[in-house]
Amino acid sequence: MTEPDETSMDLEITTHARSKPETRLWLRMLSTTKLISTEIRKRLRAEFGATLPQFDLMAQLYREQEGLRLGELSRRTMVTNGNITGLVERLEADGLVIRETPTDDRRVTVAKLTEAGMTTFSAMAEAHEGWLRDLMGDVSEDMIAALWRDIGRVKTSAASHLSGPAEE
Amino acid sequence: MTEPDETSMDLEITTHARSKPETRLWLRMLSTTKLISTEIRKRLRAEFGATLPQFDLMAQLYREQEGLRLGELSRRTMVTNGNITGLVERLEADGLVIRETPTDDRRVTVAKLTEAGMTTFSAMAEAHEGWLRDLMGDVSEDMIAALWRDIGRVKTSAASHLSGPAEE
DNA sequence: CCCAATCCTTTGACAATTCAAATAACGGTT
DNA sequence: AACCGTTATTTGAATTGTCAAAGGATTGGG
Repeated sequence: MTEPDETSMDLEITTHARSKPETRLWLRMLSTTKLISTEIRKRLRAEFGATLPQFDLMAQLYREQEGLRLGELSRRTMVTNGNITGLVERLEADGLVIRETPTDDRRVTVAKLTEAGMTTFSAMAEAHEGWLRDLMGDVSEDMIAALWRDIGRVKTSAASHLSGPAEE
Repeated sequence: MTEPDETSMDLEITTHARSKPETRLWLRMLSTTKLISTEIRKRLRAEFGATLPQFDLMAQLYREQEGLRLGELSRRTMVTNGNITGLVERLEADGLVIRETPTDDRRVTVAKLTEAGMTTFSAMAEAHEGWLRDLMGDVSEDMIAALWRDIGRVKTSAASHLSGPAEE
């Protein structure tokens, strides 16, 4: 066997319901996002030969066609700095991204999509959108809207209770 | 800087609202779970020197004190087979888990928690539950229950639209 | 003008991840 | 008992991930 059997995974405590509601919700969020991202990763790979982090990174660059500094990319993708370096290197090797250093601040590296990168990304983005509609096909529009709203609350709550610094 | 700035990440398309509702929801789910799991990983590391996958794996073993076969662990944790091997190896090196091969089927490896593993895990689990209550502190109980229910719908929908085999 | 903070990126060590291919053991059929 | 298909785990190559430390470049204060 080459991968976990998605239908019977049990991150969630199905047999014992003894966890607290927050924990129960968390386990369900985790298993759901894992399920969906595994599927999307699989399709991205099969149809475009791309990885999910590459797709995420390109999505950010597509929205800022003049390019982004690597640190900015790191922030937006929630990927650590060190990781961005290699990610961009590989995309550059594939001809989808170029790196350049502006003359006025030579500490900086700006990454931007090439023409090929833009073309490739827009095809991927369209497919991606369709996959999600497919995967969420049995969920009503109302429920999707409600989830979007309520998950926003969770995110806000979590963001304001982080241990690290970075709040003001 | 050593990590992304959690408060200003932008996996979500905050500026353009042009994405379809399913995509919008997906991006929000992703950024929220990433935000929370980064925080939990950080705390696990700081307070227990453990990683998140290790915690997940131990959680499964804690629920089945007689131990689990590696393939079963793979299914439950949604971690690929190849990955389980190394994960268990490292936990065994730390004395938290032992591996044994039953005599009646020597293809099989069963992993189970050691005494130390059980003690360690229960401390981690308790802390983990508290962290989640903390992080979700601003979300009402009703909303948590509703989210749990509705995310269940999303999960069921996604599970029944997977491309791979594994359905019947 | 220089020195010391500060900012941005890269590097290095290691863990987690996937996938595919290899290895090993079982089980039934002949 | 030798073979075959199946099942269980490991291995190997490549990517992604974190973290900490190091590197280079800029800026501001003395």
